[in-house]
Amino acid sequence: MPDNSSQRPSDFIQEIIKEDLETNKYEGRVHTRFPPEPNGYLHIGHAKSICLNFGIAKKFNGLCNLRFDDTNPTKEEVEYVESIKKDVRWLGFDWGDRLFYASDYFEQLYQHAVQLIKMGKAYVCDLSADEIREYRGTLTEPGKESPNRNRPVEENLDLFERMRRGDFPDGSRTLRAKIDMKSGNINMRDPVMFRILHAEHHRTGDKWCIYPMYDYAHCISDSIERITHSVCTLEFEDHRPLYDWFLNELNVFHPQQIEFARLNLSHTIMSKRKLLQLVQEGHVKGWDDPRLPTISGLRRRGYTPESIRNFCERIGIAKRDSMVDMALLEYCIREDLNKHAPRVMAVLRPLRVVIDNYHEGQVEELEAINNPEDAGMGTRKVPFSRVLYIEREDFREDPPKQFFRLAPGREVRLRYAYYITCVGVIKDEKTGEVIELRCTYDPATRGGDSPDGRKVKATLHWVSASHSLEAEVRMYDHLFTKADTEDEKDGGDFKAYLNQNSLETLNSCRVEPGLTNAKPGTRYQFERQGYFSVDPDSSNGKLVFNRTVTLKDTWAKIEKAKK
RNA sequence: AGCCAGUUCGUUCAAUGGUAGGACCUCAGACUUUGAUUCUGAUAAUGGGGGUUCGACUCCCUCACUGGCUGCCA
Repeated sequence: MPDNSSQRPSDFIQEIIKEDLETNKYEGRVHTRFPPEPNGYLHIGHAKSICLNFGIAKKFNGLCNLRFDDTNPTKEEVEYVESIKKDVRWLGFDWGDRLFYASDYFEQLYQHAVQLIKMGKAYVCDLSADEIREYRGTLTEPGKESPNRNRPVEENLDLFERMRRGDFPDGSRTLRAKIDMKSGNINMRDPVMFRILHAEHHRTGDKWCIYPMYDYAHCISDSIERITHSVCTLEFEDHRPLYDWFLNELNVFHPQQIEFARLNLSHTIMSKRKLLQLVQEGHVKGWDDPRLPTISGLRRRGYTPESIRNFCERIGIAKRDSMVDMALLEYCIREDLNKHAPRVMAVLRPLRVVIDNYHEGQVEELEAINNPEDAGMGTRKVPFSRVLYIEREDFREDPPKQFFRLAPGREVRLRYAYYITCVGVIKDEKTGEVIELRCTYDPATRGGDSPDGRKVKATLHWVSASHSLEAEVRMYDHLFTKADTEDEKDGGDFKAYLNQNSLETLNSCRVEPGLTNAKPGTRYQFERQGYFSVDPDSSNGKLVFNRTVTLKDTWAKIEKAKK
């Protein structure tokens, strides 16, 4: 686990824990848990919770469990269990031997329910789902009591046992807690504890046909694991009285539930339901599509665990709803990659350049620095020859005032190579498109410095045409055009804000030859372009890169401002 | 309409009765063989109204606004 806990800023949850430690509320123990439901892939919002829970445990010398909240067999799958374990591990956290499942506790949950029935605090209800809804009342009107509410204990016991045995069809009965149908908090209006579901569970198979509800299962699972601080998101605030009710009635170990605001990120979605929809309807290529804020998507995109942890630390923990700007996440990955990613030259949209006064057939190996931020990363050789490629956007036949890259008659530097001057522009006769540049080089500027001290305003990246490798590069942009995708006020659903240009695939990119054996997952900075990582779609002959994030681009900003 | 929570720079997190601060964003400048990085600087906030107090972002009242809650989902 990363040890950056010492300078970690404090938040209201840590304040509560510090106080509990001082008053010895839990014998000095701190024990948290991360309790995902295995019904989807983890996303950056989960990362916030993971960093919080594991981070707290680390900071206070406690423990953090990984517990799958698998009480709904109709939605949960092993595929999700495996992906979640992988993602938590990848993020850098370790649950040791404490991998649990709510389904481990089904028998205890059943026995505690029997106990509540015996106490007269729970009853079997024969109302249908529709009737329960009707009896529940509304936000402003109190509910009505179920006709079965005062069923004798013996009858409840018998019925509940038969529910377990499978005597009744799905939905025909439920076990309910007997609390208060008039409560202003609807969660307290005799909530369902168990429902009948003849469904195959990914772990218990067909052993059970009744399954506990979240509110009932979660507090008891926490109690069984002797969790001290049960941290969850704000929408469970209304459920806390119920969490406390079950534990109080059962008189068992009582963790305290603390709620914090979930993460919202601009230009994306965090809802599992919507994520699933994008995947299933093919708006993205899968759960690990690099445009998605899923952990697997971010991983494929090229994000590092370190950068995500850092991000989670910077956004902080609070109780008010907020929307973090995607720019902060991007800042975090640039910060990390700037220090660690080797630099390399890649031309995304090639423009052919012929150096007229460079000997045909001659090749020089020029030395390039792998990372100016880290001399320890050394240098490499890149081949230079008569025919090169430069970036199309680095040349303008008619340059605007602030454009100081290559133009007819102008001299610029090719990084680590020579000064070159544009002496000719060759166009396609039919389309007028510039297809080749003729340049001359100054042999005295080898390496990129001119002995006479004359300056050039621009340094361009380049590759040697014959030595460079062809590559596919996938350029990603925000998945949504609107920062707040939840804002559906103007009638549209969130998909109306989908960015039609969130993926642009470039097929004839040229990268320097040193990349020939680059392994999937390797991250590079393409100089002057951004950070890119090798996609698993790469095969022997064909490299595929994902653009993780662009470099900050002042020139792009200037151009945009002019429009 | 009922219950619960919340409201501080554009964004986000602090300030726990005593000088409203950090980060991101934005802007300007310096440096630069990446229009990158780095460095320097700037802009910029306590929802409204009462009250308590020598003193209120902080405590109280009230209004407004925002979010959550009427699954046999979690």
